[in-house]
Amino acid sequence: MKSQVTLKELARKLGIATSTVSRALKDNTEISIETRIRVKKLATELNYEPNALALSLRRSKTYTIGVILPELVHFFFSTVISGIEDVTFSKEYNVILCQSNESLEREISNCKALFNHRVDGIIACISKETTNYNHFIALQEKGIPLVFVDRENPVDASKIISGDFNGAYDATQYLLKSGCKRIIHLAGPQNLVLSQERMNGFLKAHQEYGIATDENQIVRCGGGETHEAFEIVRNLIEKKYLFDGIFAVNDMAAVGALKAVQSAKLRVPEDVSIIGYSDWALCTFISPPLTTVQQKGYEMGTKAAELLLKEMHSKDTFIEPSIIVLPTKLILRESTRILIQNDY
Amino acid sequence: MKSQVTLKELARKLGIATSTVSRALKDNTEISIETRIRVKKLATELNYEPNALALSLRRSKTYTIGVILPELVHFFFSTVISGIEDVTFSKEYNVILCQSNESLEREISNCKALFNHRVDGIIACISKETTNYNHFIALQEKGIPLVFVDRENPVDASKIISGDFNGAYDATQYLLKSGCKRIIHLAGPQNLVLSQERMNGFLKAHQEYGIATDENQIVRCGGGETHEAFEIVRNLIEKKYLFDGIFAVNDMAAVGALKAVQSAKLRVPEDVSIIGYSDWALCTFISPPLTTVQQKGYEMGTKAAELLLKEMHSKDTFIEPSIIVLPTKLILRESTRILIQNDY
DNA sequence: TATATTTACGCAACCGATTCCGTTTGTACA
DNA sequence: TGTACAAACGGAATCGGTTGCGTAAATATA
Repeated sequence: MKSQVTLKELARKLGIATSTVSRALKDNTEISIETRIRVKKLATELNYEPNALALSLRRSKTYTIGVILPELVHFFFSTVISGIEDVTFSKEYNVILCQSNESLEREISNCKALFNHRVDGIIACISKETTNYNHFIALQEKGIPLVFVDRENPVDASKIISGDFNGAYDATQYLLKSGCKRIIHLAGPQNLVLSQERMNGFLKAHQEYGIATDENQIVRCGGGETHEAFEIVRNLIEKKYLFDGIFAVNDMAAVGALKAVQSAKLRVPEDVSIIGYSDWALCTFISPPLTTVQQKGYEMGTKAAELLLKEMHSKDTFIEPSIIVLPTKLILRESTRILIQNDY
Repeated sequence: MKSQVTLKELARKLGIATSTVSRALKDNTEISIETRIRVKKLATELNYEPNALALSLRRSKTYTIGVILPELVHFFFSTVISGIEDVTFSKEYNVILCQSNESLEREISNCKALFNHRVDGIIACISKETTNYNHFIALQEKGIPLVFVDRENPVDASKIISGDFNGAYDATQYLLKSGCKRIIHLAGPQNLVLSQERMNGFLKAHQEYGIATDENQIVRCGGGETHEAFEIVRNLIEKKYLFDGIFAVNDMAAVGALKAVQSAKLRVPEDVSIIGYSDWALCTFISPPLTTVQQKGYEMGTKAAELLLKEMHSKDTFIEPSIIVLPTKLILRESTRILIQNDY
């Protein structure tokens, strides 16, 4: 690193005090116009840029927020971070981004690093491994505003969650309304709240429709990967277990199910309707295009950032946590039958 | 923010000097064992964590690197950042991540913010808009090590680039070897070097094979989106413009081409072979699965981070920039005919 | 002309750590 | 008993800024 251009440097070159330089640069009227001009001229000449570290230390405020997400390679999370960035950028905040890689150990390490950097606030989504929340509670105790996104958890903090229950409810309701008599739910890992919520929405829709369900309609689908769903659905078909609709916990599983159904010479959606969850890009590339539940990752990011900034700027020491449930949207494509929409 | 636990705080509580506390925490032998134990005990009790800002200011080193990428929502870039993070995390470096959103203005702003935070080094991929490089040159002049990834540019700095030329060459060669007589290239925006390189690789393969090409084989495909490619290829077919192979500038365009070919009742790969570029997830979801050129984003990230760290730790003031070209890999799937592989 | 007020700037403390140089106290040696 | 030396710790400068307060010189007012 070459010698930095500092206030002291400017002051020395001009033969005045650093405090004068500092004030001159901010157009303080206590400094004469001539001096201000001289200072600014030299500052631009030498390309002076204030040291953000020194500023942060002095102000005890970094204008930086920390973000901890499981994995950026997932489209959903990358839209969340885009939302966060767009809000913070416009407010002149910086973002330090950490990936936990779904590892609790790394998540704890991330929390520590962000605290050590004295970020003004943190937005986090817990990893799949996280069952202990002490590292987040420790942050709160140190007075750092905290907002969670997407995955629910028991920490008493503000949260922006996606309406998994409602999304699943809507999807299932659509299947029922469009004539499905027996729907299979490919369920996700039960330690994730979102899996439970989507299952509950599935059950609730049946209940409200007065249609009984039995446990055979809920099929655990491991991690919800394509190949897992493929095997499971092919198995069901081979065993002559009948169904005319599938609601999958995510799009990957839905694609696996779709392939299994097609490989058994059944038609989609004529014989079996299929709905996924998340609206990943792949939905429009497969044939037929997949009906799915859209989660608004970008909105989740913007809302989380706005909420965090609000809490950071609040004068109150105690803030009542807010829980915001973002609505989902059913995206109708060709893997489901058309429903004449009157009340939908 | 509640009152922070600082060295001064510890010193006050113990009735000793801050310098003693500082030394005790690092097991300096000039401090008596008893004092060291007392200090450490209180530090863990109060959950003391050193202020990274103060440390950075003191040391003139932040243990932080800055990363500027166009858009994280693209799978490729999200793998790049994963590679960077995995390397830096293991070396106890932090990452400040910025998205330029393909905007030059935002890229300039990002550079400034990263400099103001006095990051120890920067990894960047230029935006599509970038034609002026002064903001990067300014960073270099301030002595900040800089490594570029993916997109080529004229700045005299280290770069990790993907072998677009070779990737395109390999893909085209495969098409020719597997019997294609007339191949169309769906070309990308010509202001991007990668588009030019992929086109040049396409041409070079023909040349080495002794097969003449004419300008009608190169079809500009706008931004390389699916719908653009679809329209273009459908148009070619309607005009009875014959071809039996397509090499697309990216997977999106390849998918559009594939759909157009299929909608014209032509078979893939029997009538037309198709190869894309990037190996996005969608390649395996479409039917038939798409042969494509794999770019190693993760490796690009790790290599860039390793190179940057090496340059950061170098004692020399001047470092000869290194240009690393990462090999690509042709991933054979079912959108191309099978080639008996003897020399390939 | 003496006093009050304004103008324009400098001094020094502060943010939270590190580290170079003392200084005090105790012990060893002659 | 006087000197040398080590052990154990404190003081103060430093990193690069901001800011409250003090003050000299210039101007205004009585």
